[in-house]
Order: sequence, then C-alpha cells, then structure tokens
Amino acid sequence: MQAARDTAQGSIQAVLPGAVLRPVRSHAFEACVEQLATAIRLGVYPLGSTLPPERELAEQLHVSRATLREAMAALRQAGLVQTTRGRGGGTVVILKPPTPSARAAARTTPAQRAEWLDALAFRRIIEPGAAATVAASELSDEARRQLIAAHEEVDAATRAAHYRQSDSRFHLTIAALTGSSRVIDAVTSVQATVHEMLLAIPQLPTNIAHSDAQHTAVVQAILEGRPDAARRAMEQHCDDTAALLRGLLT
Amino acid sequence: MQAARDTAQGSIQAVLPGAVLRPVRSHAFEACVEQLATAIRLGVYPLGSTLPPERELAEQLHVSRATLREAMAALRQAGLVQTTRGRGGGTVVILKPPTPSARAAARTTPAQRAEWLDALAFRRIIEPGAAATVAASELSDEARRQLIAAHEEVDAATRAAHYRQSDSRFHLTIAALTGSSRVIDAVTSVQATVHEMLLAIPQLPTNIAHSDAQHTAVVQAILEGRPDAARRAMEQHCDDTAALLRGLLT
DNA sequence: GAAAATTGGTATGAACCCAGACCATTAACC
DNA sequence: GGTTAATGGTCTGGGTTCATACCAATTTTC
Repeated sequence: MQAARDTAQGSIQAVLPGAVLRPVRSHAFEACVEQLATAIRLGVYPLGSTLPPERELAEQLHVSRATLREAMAALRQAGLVQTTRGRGGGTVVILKPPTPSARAAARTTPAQRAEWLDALAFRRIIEPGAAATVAASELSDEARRQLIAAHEEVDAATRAAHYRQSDSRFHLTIAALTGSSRVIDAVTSVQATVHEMLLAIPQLPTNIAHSDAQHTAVVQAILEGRPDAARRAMEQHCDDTAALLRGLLT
Repeated sequence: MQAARDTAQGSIQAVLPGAVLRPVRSHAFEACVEQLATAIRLGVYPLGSTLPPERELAEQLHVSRATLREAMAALRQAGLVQTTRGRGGGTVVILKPPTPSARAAARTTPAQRAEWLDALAFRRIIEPGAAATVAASELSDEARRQLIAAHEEVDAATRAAHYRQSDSRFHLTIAALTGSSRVIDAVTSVQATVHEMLLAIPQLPTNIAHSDAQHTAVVQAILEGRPDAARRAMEQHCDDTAALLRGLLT
C-alpha cells in the first residue's frame, strides 16, 4: 500500500507527477507589478509613453481596478511612472533605462541560477522556432514593414541604455508576427529573464556588433522565406548569448 | 496629446502593448481544479493511483490546504476521485478515460477555435524543439530506459481509451527529459488542449498506426543522437495531427 | 466661459484565500 | 491488543481581492 503512493503503474511515470504540477499564481497585486514593470523595462512602453487608462489595463489583466491601482502605486513609488489627473492625464513612463555596468554582478542564489539556465534552454527552443514559423508564413507588407523597422531601430540604438530595449522589442516583434499568443507569452517571459541577466554583467561593444550581424541574418532569412536559415541564424544568436551569460555567471 | 496614448514612438510597437500583457491568474480554486483535472485526464495520475496527501499537494501548488480541499471536493463531486480517511487512506483516481466517439463534435465558439489553433501553432514549435534538444543531450541509461518504456507503453495500448493517456505520457516524458520546467509547462499546456480537441472527434484506427510509426521514428532519432532527424520526425507528427484536427473542426 | 467627457481618487460590503491549530479515523507497528 | 503515525475533516481570525458605486480634477468641445 506504500508502493501505490508513487503513482502506481511502472517507474516511468514516477517522475511526471512532480514535474507537471506547477505553482498556482495567486497574489494578483504582485503579478500585476511584475508584468507592468517587465513591460516597461523591456521597452514595450518606452520612456515618455502613456500607459492605457486604469480601467482598460484592469480589464486586460483580468484584475479589479482596486488591485491594479495598488500595483500602479507601487510602480509610482519605485520611480517607474508618474501620474496626472483629469482628461488627457494618465500614467506616463519616466524610467530611464539603467546603464548595465552600474550594477555589479551580484551573488546569485542556486535557485536563481537554475531559473536562469532553464530560461536559456527554453529560449534556445522557442525563439528559433518562432523565427522559422514567421519565415514559413506569408507575410503582409505591413508585417514586413514592422520587422524591418524593428531591426533598423536596434541598428540605430548604439547607446547601450537604449540598445537593450530595442533588442527586446526586436525579439518580441518576431514573436508577435507568429500571431500566436502562446508564443508571445513565452518570448516575453524569456526576454524578461534574459534582460535581468544582462543587467548583471557589463556589456561589451563587440557583442553588440556581433548581435547586429546575426539580427540581420535572421531578418534576411525571414524576408526571403527560408525557415531553416532563419532558425539556424537565431539558434546561433541564442547560443552565443547563452555562452556569454553562462560564462560570466559561475 | 491623443496620439501619445498609443505608445508613442513609431507604429511598430503599436501592436506590442496589447499583445504582451496577459491576464493575471487569480482564483486559486479554479486553477487547482483545472491543473489536477488535467493531470488526471492526461494520465499523469493513472486510474487507481493515489494522489499525494493534501498537505503535500497544497505545498506543491503554493496554495493553502483549505483551498486545495475545495478543489478536491470539486473533483470528488465530478467523479474523478474517491477519498478515504485514516492512515493509508487518501485520494484515489477513479476516472475511466472516456471513449472519444461518445461525445459528438460539439459546436465550438470562435474564441474556442482561436485558442485551439493557437495551441497547434505553439505545439509545432515546442514539441519538435524539445525532441531535438533531448536528442542533442547526453542521455543517462535511466533516461533511455524511461523513453523506451514510455514508447512501448503507447505501442501496447491498442484500446482507444488508454491510448490517449499513453500518448500524452509519451510526449510529456520527452519534455521531462529536457530537464527544463518551462518546457514541461509548455508541453503540458499544449497536451491538455490537444487532449480536449481529440475528445471532440472520433478516432480512426489508421491514425493510431500512423502515429505509432512516427513515435518510433522520434525515439530512434533521439536514441541515436540525431537532433535534426528527431525534430523533423516530431514536426511530421504534429503536422499530421494538426491537419486532421483542423479538417474536422470547421 | 459653460457643459461634457475623460481620467485618476475614494469608499464599502461581500466573497475568497490563507495560516495555523485541533479533531476524527484508520492502518501500520510493536 | 495497545500505541503510534499518517491522513482527511473542521474551525477561526485576519488579510486580499472584487464589483460597484461615487467624487475630484482637468481638458476638450461648443
């Protein structure tokens, strides 16, 4: 009767139960703060832009306005946004992207490291997959414009502070072009973690040039409709970034 | 001042804000019910197996025991589990996997259909990616055993009712072998949706034979350490299933 | 300049969720 | 057979979240 506890039926499935059940996300307040802060830091809402009205955001996040307002208050207190009342008012992003080297490579907990390595492994699957999917689909002119514009924006952002946000937006744009909300979710989550990691290490200009070349290869492969080439280019990009991060993390 | 509302800075990013923010998962009770019911239906906890004690499950799901118990009560009322008290007691799975053809292809809402198509697109990326990742990694003897056993189990399950659960466990096993919790989450979510879709359509024996051949190809490629072959085999498998489902869904 | 519309700010009662302690029942153990 | 341990069942007080109003400020519109 003791053996029956571990899921009966063979040893194969003995590992699944522990792996499949994931923590339920409670605490709406914290979840809102995290999502909004991430969106701002990734540049989804750039410096100076106005967030949607509270009522609208609350509906998007499936949260009561009271809870959303608490999250807003936290963002305000953290210096990420500023709020003004009345018609035409709203909440404006005032966060200046931090300079990476400003923060030293803080000591990371084992759990933190595991989370980061997990994100890199997941990224190696999802981002190349997204690039291949977009390359295999028929892109509208509008879609092509968006991709090219996002790429040019990264190219133009030589200043390190803006480079990170442009880079995130570039990757998110590719995800958005798949049209799949699950893909967008996955890439957003991955980019948030990568962003966090990159803040912890100094940024080398050579890396930026290197990344730009790979971005260009990805965009070309997508525009020419070559899925395998797009996947390989993005895999190379992920591998290089991952090698850099893993090396500077130990 | 009106134009500034739509995220300032060019038209490219005008689409991102709406796409990136996702609903916050509140309502712990419903989330628990959904996760447990899914795990049971996918065969993570097979018929006759005992679930972990309430205190343990509550901790795994990051939920109070009171909330977990409410979820358990719902599962009990739905006829999925049975509970007995005292030492050696616990909650046992009593759900018999339903016969697919029993339920007619119910009318689906547009939102439902969109969700389903999204899941298929996501699956086409994540499952082949997971197969390639596993094939590229060095597998322990234990891991090889698990993979082979999971495959043989599907092979042996000719009865339709058990076939679905074996199939889900097979795909989940590959995900688990990547060692990445994000990959496991993604595949679990995708399998849950695919499972839901397959329940809505009759199952043809020819499809099972077809799938088995593809499963074999995936396993062989993984065991031989050929990532590209593993990816292609799994892509073929996903494409065939997706074509079938999309066809019978309109 | 007055009215209307849009936006953030505040208040309240109900429902939900949590942590912890304690009770009841049953199988395992000596 | 008696004791112990494991497990589900119950209770309570306090914090969170929700839905729904209504108030306040400010710009747009006429």
